[in-house]
Amino acid sequence: MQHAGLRDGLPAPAGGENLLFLTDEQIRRGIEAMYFAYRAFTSDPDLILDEIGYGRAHHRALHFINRDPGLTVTSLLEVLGVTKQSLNRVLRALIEDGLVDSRVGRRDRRERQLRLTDKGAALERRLSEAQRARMKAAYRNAGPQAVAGFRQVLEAMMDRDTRAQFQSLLDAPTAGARG
Amino acid sequence: MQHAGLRDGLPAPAGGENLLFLTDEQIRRGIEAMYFAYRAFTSDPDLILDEIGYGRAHHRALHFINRDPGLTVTSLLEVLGVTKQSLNRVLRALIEDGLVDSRVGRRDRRERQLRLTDKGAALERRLSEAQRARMKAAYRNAGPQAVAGFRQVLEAMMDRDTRAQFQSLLDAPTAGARG
DNA sequence: TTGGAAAGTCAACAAGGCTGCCCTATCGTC
DNA sequence: GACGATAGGGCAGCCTTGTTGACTTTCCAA
Repeated sequence: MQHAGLRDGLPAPAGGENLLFLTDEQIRRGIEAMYFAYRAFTSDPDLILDEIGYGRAHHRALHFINRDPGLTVTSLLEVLGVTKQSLNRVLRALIEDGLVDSRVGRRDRRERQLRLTDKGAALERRLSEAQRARMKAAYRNAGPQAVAGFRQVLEAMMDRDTRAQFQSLLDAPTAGARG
Repeated sequence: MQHAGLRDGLPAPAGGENLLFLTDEQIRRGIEAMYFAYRAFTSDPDLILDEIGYGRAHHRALHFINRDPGLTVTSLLEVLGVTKQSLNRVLRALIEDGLVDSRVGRRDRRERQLRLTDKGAALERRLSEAQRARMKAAYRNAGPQAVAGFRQVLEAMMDRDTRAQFQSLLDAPTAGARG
């Protein structure tokens, strides 16, 4: 359907701008694409997690701890946007199972600095490789220009605060205030 | 960080192709962007759903029933990719609350054809408007070319079957086998 | 020394996935 | 007309992962 958006009978607006990509129909497709793609996006790691009795929440914790070793529980809470109680359950399992190392902060001994153990890093790698394989295939298939657009739209969709956080992580992946 | 991907010290591959967009670092950012954007994407309708004691599952059912009035329970199950029992709980609530109308199929009386009532359509509109507002803003912000790339990558990320289903819906939104 | 932040714990609850099993109504076919 | 397959509904019980609320312990800093 090359002429999507014409169903409402509106001609292209004056001024030379082609705003057909903003029609309800196009937006609806974007919404559905987002839903279907996200489902696929999580499905590969989910299979692995199922095997070992973990869930997505464990994966997320492993991911962000891996990306930023030594981050505190509070920082992790902020990134994940969940409650302390909810994270705690997951974190406790990971620590008890020897995947995450929680050590008392040097600067502030109330804080816990989180790191992956070798075992945790191995699982994280396994999970993220499954996820990356799909993402990489999609990237390769779509090409660099499409990928740029993909990232642009996703960033524009985030909440202001999240986007700021996300973008700040681009330039300094490991440079938090955590020594 | 314009030079992302150079951290592994690899030069651009020979052959003139610039594959820097396929580095682990770029892929990782795509993964995180997907996570953060999806969270934002669901947050607006979630607020409304919370008010009235519904969840995302109700929203999804309303969305797909609205898009394809008269679809059967089995079709909806296939689109959503959940079990009958899981959907049933949600569907029962929607029918009891007078948002969805379930009538016996004419062609096959075993089937139930699902439609939104006026009340259901009103809620669906309210929910999808909240979601569309964000998506539309992101689209406008990123521009048509970025949106094309966005859709391209999302589609490439889907499972084969889902993508086929998704694409078939483009040309014939209401043309199922359901007379 | 004292207030408050950080971290952790326990309890209870809800949404929404899942499996397993059973039931009815209906359809198509032998 | 009987029988198997299909569509759908319902019940029980499980899990993960989110939530509130209340409480304690630890520890830094004023």
